[in-house]
Amino acid sequence: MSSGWDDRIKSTRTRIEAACLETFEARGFDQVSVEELAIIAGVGRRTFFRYFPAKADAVFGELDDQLARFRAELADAPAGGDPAVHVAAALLCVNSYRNEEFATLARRMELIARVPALQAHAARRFSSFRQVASDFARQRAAALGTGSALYAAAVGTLSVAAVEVGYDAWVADGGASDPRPYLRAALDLVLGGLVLGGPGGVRALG
Amino acid sequence: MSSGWDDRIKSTRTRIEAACLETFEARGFDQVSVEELAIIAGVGRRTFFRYFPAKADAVFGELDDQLARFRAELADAPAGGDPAVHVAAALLCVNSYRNEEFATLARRMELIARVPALQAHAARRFSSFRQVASDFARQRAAALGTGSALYAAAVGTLSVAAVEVGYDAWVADGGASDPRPYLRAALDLVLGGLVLGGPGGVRALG
DNA sequence: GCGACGATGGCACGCGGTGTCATCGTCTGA
DNA sequence: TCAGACGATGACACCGCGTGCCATCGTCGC
Repeated sequence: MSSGWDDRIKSTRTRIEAACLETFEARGFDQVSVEELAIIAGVGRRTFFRYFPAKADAVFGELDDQLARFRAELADAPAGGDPAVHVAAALLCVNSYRNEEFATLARRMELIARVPALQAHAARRFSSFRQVASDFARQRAAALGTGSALYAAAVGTLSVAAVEVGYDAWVADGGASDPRPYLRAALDLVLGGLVLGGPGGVRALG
Repeated sequence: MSSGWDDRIKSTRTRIEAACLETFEARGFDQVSVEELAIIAGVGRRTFFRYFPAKADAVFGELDDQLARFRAELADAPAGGDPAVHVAAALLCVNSYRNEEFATLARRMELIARVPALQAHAARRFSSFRQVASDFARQRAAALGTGSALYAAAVGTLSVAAVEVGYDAWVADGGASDPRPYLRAALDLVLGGLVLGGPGGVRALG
């Protein structure tokens, strides 16, 4: 511990994250082993897994904080109004970042969008959001005397999916600006319906 | 090869699938190793991976056939009309099963819905459907002079997500009847919008 | 009867993820 | 100042998934 102490001002976790982001971009997620990542980050292999339960988790940020904020945001939503709209608003709120964070966020999201293994992992990581949103929608819809199990599940799954769509579009556009307009556009699409030219009718099929 | 020959009237692939379904339901996906599954199915471990590239793939049926049918269905879609509606119709068509298949399909879908590892795998397996649907939507929307990259991506991602929602609801209801009404309900939701009481307005947010 | 060929399975390897234990620096109380 | 507690670390061993390689065997055509 003689030299290298000042390097550790950046905590171990941050160092691992940075090493992963860098190396994944340069050589591809599947082409780098955890052993190598650990060496690059100056850490033992075992320590890597202490900070991130899976290799893929090093790319996803602090989702636990986000989930807590999401719950809180939904709990604070006014009693009236459409459940799906509340969920969309909460998702937008949770996905607020400072300008300095845009660049890193874009790198994360681009990796997630491009690497199949990370997309698969995203399904796991985002499932809690789906669950929370679905529970919220079920309760609120029941209070309004409407809704069904399918409706509640749809609100959770489709809203979260819309966020992913929004981020993909944001990344494809360079990911330099605030991503929220993209998320909002995707959420508006899921709230208002995919049918072109505005709400053409729920009976669009057949 | 003395005895056991008649058992092999069911092809190796089918035998492995059956063994997996059975054992996963009984003991849980993560609790059974491929080695054990191979023994149960009466094949070598190596043979298992020759038939299914991953342990999780034994639960998903013949998706390649479905994907081909999906492409064909979209190609045959009439020139006019809403792209998302065409996609929804094609998805419904591709998910047509005979009555005798309902039971097995329900068992598969229940496993997929309940096991996180299988949900994650579903994201990989269904990504080709997303891609095909998005490409279709992009081209058709461009031909209509409308649409955007985000719109096309949304059509693919959200439509496929709606199918998953529909299957979840179907499974939750027992999975005894035709699943298509559930898929149709979920697809109608994504086509017409999540906002309760019908299309209330695309500007629902804020 | 003899190669060709496809299906099979054994073997070894790399890698992801986990449990266990030893080590080391720091912090605290005597 | 020293002893012990505690958290962070890392070394090691282990299991399971997935893959490449090669030997084997049954079948088919010649």
